[in-house]
Parts: sequence; C-alpha cells; structure tokens
Amino acid sequence: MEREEIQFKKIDKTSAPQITFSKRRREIFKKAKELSVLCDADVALIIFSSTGKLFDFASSSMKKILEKHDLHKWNIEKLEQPSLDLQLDEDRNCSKLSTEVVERSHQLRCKRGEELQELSIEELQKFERSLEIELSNVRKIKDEKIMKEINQLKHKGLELMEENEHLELQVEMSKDHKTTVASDSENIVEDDGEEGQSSKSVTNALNSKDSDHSYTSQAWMSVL
Amino acid sequence: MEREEIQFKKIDKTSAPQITFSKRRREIFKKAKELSVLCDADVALIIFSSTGKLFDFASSSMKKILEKHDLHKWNIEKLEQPSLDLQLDEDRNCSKLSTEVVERSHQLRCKRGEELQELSIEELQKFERSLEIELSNVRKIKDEKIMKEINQLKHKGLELMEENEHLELQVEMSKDHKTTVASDSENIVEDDGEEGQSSKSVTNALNSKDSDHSYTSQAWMSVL
DNA sequence: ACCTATTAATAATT
DNA sequence: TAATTATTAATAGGT
Repeated sequence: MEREEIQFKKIDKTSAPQITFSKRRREIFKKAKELSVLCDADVALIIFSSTGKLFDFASSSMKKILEKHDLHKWNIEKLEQPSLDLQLDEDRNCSKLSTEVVERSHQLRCKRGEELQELSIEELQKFERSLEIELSNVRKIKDEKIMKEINQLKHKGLELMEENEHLELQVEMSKDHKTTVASDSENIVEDDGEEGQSSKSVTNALNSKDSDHSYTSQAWMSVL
Repeated sequence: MEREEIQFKKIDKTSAPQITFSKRRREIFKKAKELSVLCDADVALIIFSSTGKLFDFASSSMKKILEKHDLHKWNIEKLEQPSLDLQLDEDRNCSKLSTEVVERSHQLRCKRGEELQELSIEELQKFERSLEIELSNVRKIKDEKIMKEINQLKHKGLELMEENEHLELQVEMSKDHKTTVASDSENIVEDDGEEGQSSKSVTNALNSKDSDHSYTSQAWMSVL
C-alpha cells in the first residue's frame, strides 16, 4: 500500500512475494498485540499462507476466543431468525431453533464420522459405549418429559371431569328449579364464573398440545 | 506507537480510548484484508472490544478457517505428543491419540448435553434416532475392523502352520540324512533363509497385536 | 469527524 | 537473511 500502490492484484511472482508476506505478517501480528494491550481487547488472528502454513495469535486463549465468537454468531443467528418468518407463531419458532441445535450437533458428529475409520477397535468400543450412555441419557430425559406431560394431562383431565360434573349438576338444578330464590342463583352464578374461566384456559392448553404432539393424544387416550 | 510512544500500558481513560480503538481496529482490518489479497493468504481476525462487542473478518469463510485452524492445532498436538512419552511404543501412542479423539467428541457431546433439557420431546426423539444411527454406524465399523483382523489372524495362522510343517520336515530330513551331498543341503538352506524371515515378521506382528488386544487373542483362540 | 505533525510500515534495492 | 532508503500509511492529539 506504500511506495507503490500495488496494482490492485495479488503481488507479482517476480518480486519476492514471501518477503512481503512475512513482513506484513509480522506487522499485523504486532498491530494485533498492540490493539489487545492498548485497548484491552480480546484479539485472535489466524493466518494461513498461500503455502498452507499456519500463523496465529491470541491475546488470551485461542480456544476461549473462538468459543466466544461461536457463541456470538450463534446468538446473532438466533436473533435474526425470527424476523425471517414472522408469520409463524412462537411455538413453531422455538421448535425450529431446537431443530437447529440438533442439526448443528449432528453436523459435528458427521464431521467426527470421518475420524471414525481412523480409530482402533478399542476406541470404537469406547465410543460405542459412550454413545450408548448418551442415548440412554437422551431417552431418560425424553421419558421424563413425556411422563411429566402425561401427568399434566391427567391432572387437567380430572379437572375437566370435575368441571363437567359440576356443570351437569348446575344444568339439572337450573332445569329443576327454574323459579328458585334470587340469593341461591346468585351464588351459583358466582361459582360458575370462576370455574368457567379456568376451564377455558385448560381447554386451550389441551388443544395446542394436541395439535402439535400426535403421541401426546395417544397417551391421552390411553390414560383417560 | 506513533507521535508518542504510549507508556507501555493500556491507554489512559481520559484520552478517548474508544477513538483509538476504532481507528486501530479499522486499520488492522484493512491490513488483514490487504494481506489476504496481496499474498493470497487465508486470514481470520476476531476482535472483542473491552465492552464485549464483537468485530470479525474472514478472507474466505470464517467457519472453514476456524476448522482448518483446529485441524492444524490438532495435528501439531499429534506431532508433539510422542516426544513427551518416549518410553511408550508406537501402538500405545496411537491408541492414546485415538482416545483423545473420542474424548474430544465426548466433550462436544457433554457441552451439547446442557442443551438437552431445552429440547422438546419431538427434538429429543429426532436426536435419539440420529444417535441410534450413529451408534449402529460405529458398531458396523467396529465389526468390520474386527472381522478384518480375525481374517488376517486366520491367514497368518495358516502361514505359520505351513511353516511349521515345513520346518518339521526339514528337521526330520536333517536327522535322517546327516551325511548327504553338499548341493542338496545348500538348496535347503536357501529355502530356510527366505521362509525364516517371513515367519519372524509374522510372529512379531502377532505378539504386538496380542499384547494390546485382549479380545483379539480370544478371537484368535476361537478361530484356531 | 477532520487536520496535522510525527512516526511506523512498506517495497524496492543492496 | 538482513540492512537501507525513499515514500507513504497510520496514528495521537488537538480542533
């Protein structure tokens, strides 16, 4: 950039490119260090030469910085995603993000899969074992969640049944005593109002669950 | 670094530190871009300001560069490792490195495990399924390796048996014809020399395998 | 944001 | 690989 405003292209092969590279490389590393010290910034710099040689610098721990970077990028994706599908409800969005989590780790595993052929039989056995453990862990968490949901449904089902009994009673009562005293009917109406509200929310909760979880409705059927 | 060789410490709070930071930041990004274009280098630069704001640049794909960096570092570890435990033989070293591969991916999985509780039941089911697939993949590769090793052992076993028969014959012959003609004994010695070498290498291969692979010796026993 | 005096960075050359 | 140099870029501090 100095002495001659180099012609916008990669340096000429005749004029020792690797010298320019090492000089510039040294300088940029110096700058990176200066920036990190002077401005208390966390800096990571990774350079691969055209020949594939690696040079890197990290003001603190490279691993930490890269993890932090990953996290930031991940969060940015998370924040930008919703704006792209505004038409979808929160539940769907949330589910989509979770899918991303799964797919992301799946990619990690695929990448690792290439290493699989390199492993010895013992290592494969260890790996198999740890996968079994992880699998059982996933299943455990899944089962817990399913049981929790089933219990919630059971509970709400019972609430609904009580509600129905109550309502049926009231219907019968209102049929039998169409001309009862005002104080009695007032009390009944008050009760009805309170319970009616809770039954409404319960019903909504059930609908939203059922539409999304087919297995849930099966569990629901078998339970009730 | 110019105008005043700043006093070796982080910039004074009184003199607008963020201005210096943004100026320097811009310049270092410029330098990074220049380096990547001029010298055809692959450059990644990550900067976190003291306030935690992220700035980054990558001459190609950040993901790719970071992966390449990981790989390089990983290889360097691989190359530097042996110097630390010279007393161990190659096989053990190799096994240790493979263990690292497995443990590394295990860490990835553990980190991901924290996310597990956040997943919906559907996501957990997907995850379970992909783990099952991976597990079966690992088992398949393991089984292939085991079968391969067993076949090799079988083959080498047969070679050894032939070798033994051959040697026994020769022993009997040398016992029976202690005073035979020179030409005959020369031919026999030549044969012995060639075969003896191969039998030696075969034996070594077997020993090294057996010491490390307990299951292998079991397979070996059942096969022969 | 801009200006400027000063110093650092750089390409070419030796 | 290292040193020199003419030139330009980068920079801190002030406006």
